[in-house]
Amino acid sequence: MAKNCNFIDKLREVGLRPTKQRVKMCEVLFNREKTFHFTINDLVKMISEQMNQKISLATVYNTVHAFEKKGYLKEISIDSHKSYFDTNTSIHHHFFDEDTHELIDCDESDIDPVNIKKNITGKKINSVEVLIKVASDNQTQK
Amino acid sequence: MAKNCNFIDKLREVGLRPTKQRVKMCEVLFNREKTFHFTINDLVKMISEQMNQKISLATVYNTVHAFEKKGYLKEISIDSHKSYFDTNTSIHHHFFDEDTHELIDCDESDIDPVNIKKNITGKKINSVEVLIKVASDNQTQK
DNA sequence: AATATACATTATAATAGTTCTAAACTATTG
DNA sequence: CAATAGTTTAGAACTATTATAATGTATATT
Repeated sequence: MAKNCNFIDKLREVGLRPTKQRVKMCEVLFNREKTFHFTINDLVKMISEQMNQKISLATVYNTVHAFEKKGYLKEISIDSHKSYFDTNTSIHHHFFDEDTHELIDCDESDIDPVNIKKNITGKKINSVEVLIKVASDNQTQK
Repeated sequence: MAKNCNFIDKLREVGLRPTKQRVKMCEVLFNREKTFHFTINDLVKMISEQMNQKISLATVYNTVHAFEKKGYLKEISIDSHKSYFDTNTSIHHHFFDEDTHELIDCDESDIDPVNIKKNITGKKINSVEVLIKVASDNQTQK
């Protein structure tokens, strides 16, 4: 599979050893059309289904964090109860569906650029991200 | 103390029994000039310092959640490792200082209104909030 | 290709934050 | 002032995450 070689090279490029587990995780995470959001638990399930061997929970945590540090993944804090990760590592906005707890990327064209007029003195702005909470039209909000 | 009577009435208004603990928490949380942000742990410490009696951790959790449900407090998800709460319950934006992990309210005048051009079909927008991550000017970002 | 070394993976233990439980307590109602 | 419905409490339980220490594996060196 040519794609695996790609992942091996990509891992090497950022200084991560291409172990079986890491390559498998790359396949699961990046070998797809669209970026997506997941929790560690989601990921463990997905990997277990796709691999014949089981993978250790600790490995998934370690590897996700390794990927995050190297810019392959981005952590999203929406819900304080669990960590979401995003394979879209660019600065971008989200819709959060309060009915389904689903996180949806916002197209750049869906929102006008945000204009910050005044910043904290002595600080540099690293990111500006918008979270739009939505819910069913007929339902009362939480 | 006249202010306590206020809190007793306010608790009653929303259907919460004005117990000793709840009134004390109101004093700690709302008897101040400016709104502020806290974690449950912060709050337990503050209450323990101000009361001669100790308060149960479970009570603080219960009461914070009761207050949240009644619109006295608002939960803020910035850091997936702990829950922050805000005594400013309006929809508003935040600066998050990545150096100190401090959460700072953004004045309405500091930011232009955010314009959402396209929403998820069949959903209603409940809130639009901006998070501006800042860090020391000279420091590299995480 | 065999070997040494540094890094990874694993199962499990430990920790931190939060929620649950059930008994004791207290504010409210009649 | 007794009944009752809701509250507080300590501690157990639970969940997500991180640490540990032994085993395994990728890589560089021979």
